[in-house]
Amino acid sequence: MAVKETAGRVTRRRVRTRANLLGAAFAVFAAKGFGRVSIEEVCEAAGYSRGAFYSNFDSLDELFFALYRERADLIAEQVSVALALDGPDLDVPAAVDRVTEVLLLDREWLLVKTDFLVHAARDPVVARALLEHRSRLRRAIADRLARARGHTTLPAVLGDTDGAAHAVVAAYDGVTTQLLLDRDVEHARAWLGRLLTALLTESSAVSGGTP
Amino acid sequence: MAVKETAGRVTRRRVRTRANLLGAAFAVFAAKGFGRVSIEEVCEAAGYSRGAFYSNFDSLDELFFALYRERADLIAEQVSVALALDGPDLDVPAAVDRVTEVLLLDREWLLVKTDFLVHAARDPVVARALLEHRSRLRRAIADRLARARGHTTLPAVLGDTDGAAHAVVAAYDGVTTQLLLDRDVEHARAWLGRLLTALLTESSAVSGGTP
DNA sequence: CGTATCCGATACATTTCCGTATCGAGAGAA
DNA sequence: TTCTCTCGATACGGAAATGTATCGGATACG
Repeated sequence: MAVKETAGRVTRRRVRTRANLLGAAFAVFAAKGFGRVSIEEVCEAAGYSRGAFYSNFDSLDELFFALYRERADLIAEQVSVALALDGPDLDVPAAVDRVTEVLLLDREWLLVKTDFLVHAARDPVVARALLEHRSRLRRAIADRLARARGHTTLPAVLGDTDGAAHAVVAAYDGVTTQLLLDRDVEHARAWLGRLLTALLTESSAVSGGTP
Repeated sequence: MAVKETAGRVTRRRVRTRANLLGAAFAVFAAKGFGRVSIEEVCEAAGYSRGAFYSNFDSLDELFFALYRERADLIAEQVSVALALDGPDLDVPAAVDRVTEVLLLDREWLLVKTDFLVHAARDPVVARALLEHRSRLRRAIADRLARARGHTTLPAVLGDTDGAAHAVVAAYDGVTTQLLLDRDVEHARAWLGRLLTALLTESSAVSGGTP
């Protein structure tokens, strides 16, 4: 059992080891993809032996899951902060910029996240976890949009703010896919901005030309 | 060398074997994910021994690549047909329905495609191939949109028809991601329709309520 | 129908990875 | 500091997958 039920000594060293393993695993997963990584590789990257691994986790899947959870929570937190930043008025481009900074800038995270998606798509239990995470993000976005209502009007096609949030996430996912392939972050940011503008504003408040 | 340069005898049996291997591999990849599949599994599923595999392919990667190429071409073809179907007028909902039928209905294909994306995201050569495929689809869409110009006006934010096609693909990718997780095809189709409506029509030609 | 060639099955050697059992060193409590 | 318990390194057995080499039967072609 990796997750000790017994509240025995909490050993500071153990915490560090576990964190190191998770950190190294993140890098290795990002570099080679979850499916192509062995336990030994993770251990080597972290500077531990397999004994350490099995003392902390039951399987690579478990580690992967823990890793995702950790980072996802971090991201969700950062997104919430980025959304809450400006006042009651919603400065769409600015907010998009801030959120983008968190969501699109870390290519390693995008890679791991997509690996996790592939994993979740085949395992309903994992899928549930990922859906909940996405739902949390959507909620944060919907709240922000609701708070800005009256200042901006949303297109009716999308329904309520919740629907709009759904659309925002979809746009984000779409842009992410392209970004994973062409590795052009600036392009991705520009496109995300444009898509969100098209989706969230009633009609045309055109700004940029074709880049 | 799996791809024989020598134009020696073409052997009918070989063609069948190769096709069987590819077919079985598709099912196995869809079920377990590329990263979790061994050569032996593919052979067993196809009813061949490993000798047959190595006689036809050099590695699992090569088979995967060939498999993707084959199916992607098929899909691209079907999409083109679906887009070209109605007359010079573009019936957006109908076209979306037809294309959706091809693109969202086959869950196995979505799974394999996403596996391939994960693969491509880490290998520039593979990425190039995928980008070209996507570019072909975009072109088909852009052409269709251009052909319908004058009947429908596009929002200026997206730029030309090429930009609009880009947006369509992004919406499709976004909806796909969600679909992989919740497995709700109807929901996905509805959302794709709504997103495309929001993206492609100047403002509001509202149709449905909140489902 | 005969035959040269091709194809895929079988057997084998090798590598890689896994999971466990054991034990010494190191951390924490008194 | 000393003692106790935990943690992680090492060693071992075994399973699984890989790649190659060889061989008998199938296949195309005259």
